[in-house]
Amino acid sequence: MAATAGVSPMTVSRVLHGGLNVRPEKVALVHEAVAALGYRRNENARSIRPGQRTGLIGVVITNVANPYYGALQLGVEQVVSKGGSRLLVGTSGESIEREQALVSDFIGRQIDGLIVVPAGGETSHLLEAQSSGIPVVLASRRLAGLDADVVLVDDIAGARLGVEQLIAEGHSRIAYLGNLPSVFTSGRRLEGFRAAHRDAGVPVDERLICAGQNDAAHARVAMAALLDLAERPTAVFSANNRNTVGVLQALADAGEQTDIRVVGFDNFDLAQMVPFRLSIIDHDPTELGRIAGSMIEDRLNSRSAAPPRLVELPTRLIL
Amino acid sequence: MAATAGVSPMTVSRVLHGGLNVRPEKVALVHEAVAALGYRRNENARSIRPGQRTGLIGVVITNVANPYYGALQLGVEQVVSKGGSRLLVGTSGESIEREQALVSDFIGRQIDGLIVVPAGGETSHLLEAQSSGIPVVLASRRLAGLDADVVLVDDIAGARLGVEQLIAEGHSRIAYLGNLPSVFTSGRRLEGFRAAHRDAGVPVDERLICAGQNDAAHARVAMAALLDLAERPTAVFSANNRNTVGVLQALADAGEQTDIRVVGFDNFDLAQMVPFRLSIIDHDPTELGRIAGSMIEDRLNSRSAAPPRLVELPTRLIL
DNA sequence: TTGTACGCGTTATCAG
DNA sequence: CTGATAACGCGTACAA
Repeated sequence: MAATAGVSPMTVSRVLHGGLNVRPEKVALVHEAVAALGYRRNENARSIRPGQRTGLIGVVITNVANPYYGALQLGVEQVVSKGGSRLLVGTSGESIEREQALVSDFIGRQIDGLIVVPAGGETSHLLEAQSSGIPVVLASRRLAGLDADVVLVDDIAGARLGVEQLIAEGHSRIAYLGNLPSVFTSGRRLEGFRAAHRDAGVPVDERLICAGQNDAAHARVAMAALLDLAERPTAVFSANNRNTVGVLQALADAGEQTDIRVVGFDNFDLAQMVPFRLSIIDHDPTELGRIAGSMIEDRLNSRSAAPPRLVELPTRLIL
Repeated sequence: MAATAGVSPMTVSRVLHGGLNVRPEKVALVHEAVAALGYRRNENARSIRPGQRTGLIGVVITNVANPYYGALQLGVEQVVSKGGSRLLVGTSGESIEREQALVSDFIGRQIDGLIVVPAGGETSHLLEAQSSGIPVVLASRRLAGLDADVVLVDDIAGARLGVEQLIAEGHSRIAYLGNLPSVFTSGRRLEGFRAAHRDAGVPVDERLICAGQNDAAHARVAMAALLDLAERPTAVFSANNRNTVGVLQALADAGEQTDIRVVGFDNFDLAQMVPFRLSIIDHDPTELGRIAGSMIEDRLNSRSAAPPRLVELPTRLIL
């Protein structure tokens, strides 16, 4: 390349950095050679120099095909792409081993920052990232034993909002469907579910708590079982979009015009249109991604070690 | 690192590659130092050597928040992660400029392969990638003037399938809603729409063709306008999931039990549940992603320059 | 204004 | 079995 332009590599470098203190003729010469060869600076070579950033942000989510995580990824990109950073994205599928492998690999690729929706309680790999000087942001889920910025949906208040509505409507036998309580968001949403009952003095029937469905198919089965109970629930609180889909499928399966009331966490297209009495706890995953992205940028742009930040995004009830 | 282990960098390298031809004691020494320092090979430094791969696959899609592209991304990852490759993902938002910027950046990062859902007719940046020796795969949309592997949904046959069904049911005034025909998939789906009419000898009323809605909000407005026509359509063919959502919203807005029949391209959760007579042209975007990923792998694993491959994925009608 | 020397972290090659 | 050397592409520091 330098040869084609007839100058030294150093001059090429200078031109590509803005051409300060380079004779205009040589600038032109370099630009010609660049155009002729389709030359492009090797960003990887560039970044091996200590102190140089790669402009790579690692993003580890549990499932891109779930539109909520897709929206999250989009939000992160919107923010960090302004500064020219790119996204290295991996899907853990709720597997801690896979999450660890991804993080480990990302560290080796010298990412500038890491955004994770953690699959479990394991922190070792994230601590390792931090000790490599990589700022870590936890998105959607918090983790004990890790000093990192966190951005969450206000799950507890959201679940509370939904269940309070059901109780206000006169329901007292309310079922819960969600993922395992060990999954951070699910645990918190169940907590909000219980808190609303407690505050209203309504007892929780533990037989109506179905926690452990990670996809719509399992939720459908669980909901069908609830419908078979002698003492059916009169309302259902579903803790996430996958479970809501399963619940609605089971209601449709049941055929008879079930008058079961449903409140579901997470919005989705056409939620207002399903032929059941469904309300939604809505929130904004893209905004969550944007905040995660700007948390990373803030850490990168300030040398000072401010204490970890915690942001909880509001929810709203769509009747 | 080499210093901590008390060996040469070369020995470290050998151990990290499997430790062949290294005395066991030294292997242990290196492993200790690795554990102590949390040492990790710098993949970027590693890849500056000519002929070395980065293990990065560039993926440029139009919108991650659309679950179809999320699923596509997932499919790519499923395939290439087996070989240890990672995804560098960017969203073009249907902007050619942004697509070009992303591709250009990705080339600078020495990606091994590039998978693109092209936003427009521009090929220059993709030709540049190819001339850098990077295999390019077009996903979902084909591009004239580019010799690259392509994986598509069989849009024409799919649209035909849907419209044939409507005609078989006796409809002759069928509206079309979709994106601009200049968008590859939309053009093909409109083509299938017309072909089905032609074959059945049913004339197309051009006033019922609404091509240009890129999101649900615009589709909703367009559908509302169709409902206001003196001679209403009796059925609607919607060319993608965004338009289908808008169509259904407009039908719901209309309130009165509209007996308009709808067929929509692209499946979505709860499609069978909406309170309208809706059928779906279903296909598998994750599989599309998997095929795109394996096309890249095939190119990387074979030195020979086989002619470009074209795969069209089947669709099926869900009544 | 331009070029030389050196170093970043890694590995192929070859010498020992 | 092990290490020294060189080279990858780029940028800082310095020299000319």
